[in-house]
Amino acid sequence: MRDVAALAGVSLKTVSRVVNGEAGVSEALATRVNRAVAQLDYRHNLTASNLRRADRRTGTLGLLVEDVANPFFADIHRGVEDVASPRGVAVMAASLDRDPEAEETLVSAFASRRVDGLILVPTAQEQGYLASEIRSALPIVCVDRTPRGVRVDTVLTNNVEATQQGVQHMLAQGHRRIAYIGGDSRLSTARERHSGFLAAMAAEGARVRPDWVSFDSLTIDDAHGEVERLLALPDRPTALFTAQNFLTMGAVRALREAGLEHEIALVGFDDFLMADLLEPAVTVVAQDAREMGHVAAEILFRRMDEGPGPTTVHVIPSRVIPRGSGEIAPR
Amino acid sequence: MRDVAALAGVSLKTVSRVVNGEAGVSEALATRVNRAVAQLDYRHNLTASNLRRADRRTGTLGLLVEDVANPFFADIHRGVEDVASPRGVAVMAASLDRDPEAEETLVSAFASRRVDGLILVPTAQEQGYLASEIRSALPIVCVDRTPRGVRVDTVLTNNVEATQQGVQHMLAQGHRRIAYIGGDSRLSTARERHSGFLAAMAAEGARVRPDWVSFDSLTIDDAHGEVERLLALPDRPTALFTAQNFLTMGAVRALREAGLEHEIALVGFDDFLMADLLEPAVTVVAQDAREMGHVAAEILFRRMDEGPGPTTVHVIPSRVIPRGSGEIAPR
DNA sequence: CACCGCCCTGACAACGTTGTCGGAATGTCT
DNA sequence: AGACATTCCGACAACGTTGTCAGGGCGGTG
Repeated sequence: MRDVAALAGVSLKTVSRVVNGEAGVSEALATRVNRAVAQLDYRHNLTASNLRRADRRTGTLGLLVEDVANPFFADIHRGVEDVASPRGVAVMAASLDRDPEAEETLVSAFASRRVDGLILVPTAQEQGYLASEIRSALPIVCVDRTPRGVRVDTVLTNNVEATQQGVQHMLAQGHRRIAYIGGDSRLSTARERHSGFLAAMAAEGARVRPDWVSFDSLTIDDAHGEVERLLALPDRPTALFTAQNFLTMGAVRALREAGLEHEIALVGFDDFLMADLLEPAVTVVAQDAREMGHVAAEILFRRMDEGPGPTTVHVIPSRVIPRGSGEIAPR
Repeated sequence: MRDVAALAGVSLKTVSRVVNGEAGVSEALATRVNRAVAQLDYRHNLTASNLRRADRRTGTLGLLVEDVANPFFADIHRGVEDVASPRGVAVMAASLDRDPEAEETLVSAFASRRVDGLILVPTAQEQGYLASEIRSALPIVCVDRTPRGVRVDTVLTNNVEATQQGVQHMLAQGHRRIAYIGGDSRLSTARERHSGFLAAMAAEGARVRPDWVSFDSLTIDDAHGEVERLLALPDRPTALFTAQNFLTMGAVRALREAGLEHEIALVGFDDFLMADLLEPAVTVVAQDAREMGHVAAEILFRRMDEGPGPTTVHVIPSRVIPRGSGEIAPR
């Protein structure tokens, strides 16, 4: 910048004014400065600018999800970007991989980089560590999972109700022998979906068989193994509910291998690409992940602009998409 | 930091030393400083630190892809993160959506934020604008597509050869009437895959029918429409090659709707989730996107550590995965 | 006891930028 | 011609941190 000023024969401050598009610089000087900028490959240093600036905004926000490569979280990411990008805000994204320590470490890393705000999919048991960030006025929004031990704005699906609808969908076909395959039981989503399952079963007076309810399947293979186990039981279920996208995929594979995909009903939580082209097509309870990202980012920007206030919980609607697998009647 | 120094009764510099874990601070002082840090919710400001520091590293890198929600690019993203994260480097990701102006704007935005390096999936016709970044010694690696008008390290699939193998796979079953559905023809990948198609056909003396070769299908729906058109021809192909993940999905849908999924062979470029569970399962030429991200990031870090040098092109192997749809024989 | 060397610590300037304020030049009005 | 407003520009300090260097205290040595 010093070089630019020298070449254009003006002061540092004038270069600053031109670079920032401030008013009050004559046409002639502005073009002279711009020419010097181009000639010297000068690039405005946003980090230094931010240091001195009054509003102290870095134009950057942090996004912490379980895995940026998981389609559900990738959609959330894209939703956040859709809102951030037009405002000139860059998104730093990171994957936590269910590691509670990574969560704290990365929040800290982003805070040190002075992100303007943070969007977090909680994975640790407890988010009390966020208290110090909140005290230092860092706006934070949680998505998908309810944080514990701290009050922040949150964007959620109504997991209880959504699961209830999905299970009810099979109950309505006459199924009573329904198995449930759940994800990481330490997560609020897994617990809520399990409650939804129990509520739906109770509402119809259907018996919940403990050996047909499992937790902590994390991968396609876990769910595949779990469904294999269920299908090998002498007395097996007539329907399955899988509580997460990868689990549904594992169940599809296991049913297919057993040749039972047209015998046993299946409803899964989360939509996924190709679900409609499988045979049978897979009935799902779909969340709108991208919309969740949109809303989370909008809430975050509002907080950044308007400062603290009472925290809100925003519920994004979900819906059952009947495609075939969920409409198989019990024998 | 001033407050911390005051509370601990030391100088600024000593706080700096403790925060950075520098040697040469007595045990007693260090604990006193750390206590003050905790008490005041002090958070080290990496942006200011970076400004003053000698190496001038922000511990941040920029990643520009077509769409962070596209599974192929999401995998690249994850691959980059796998390498960056253990080094304490954060990844800023952004989607270009095939917009050439966005490419230049976002490169500029990241450069202003002083990222330590840039990983780019080129989407503009021409990357000459990178010259000024290269002059200012910003390490850049391109992935997936060959940049034009500039020399930078690049990580690629051998698209010609990979496509050739995929098409050859169908030629080997006796197919001669093969249609080709290509993506955005302005991209190097699309052009190379087309060449691979032509080369494979030529090698077997198969005739290439111009009306069976199309370009610029961008979405699932585009490819779906294109395949519908092909199937409606009085004289239709016996096999299809689709040059990109979404195009394959569109073709699967169209074939299914026409009831021809077991009549017409299909091989697609890019693997995708559930490809193995479709009926028939889809034969693909698979790229290892995550590995591409790994390699790109490793090359970038090497450049950052070792400075400029002759640029390299790294080719990531791909392979044909036969699953059924590609092994359908011509009638 | 004088001297040397080592270990800690702090004062100061600087990184690249912008907020503040004051001053020069020009134009307008009486 | 003088008073005043307006426009444009630059000097200076400051943002939060670290590199440099010098100095104080302390133990060991001749």
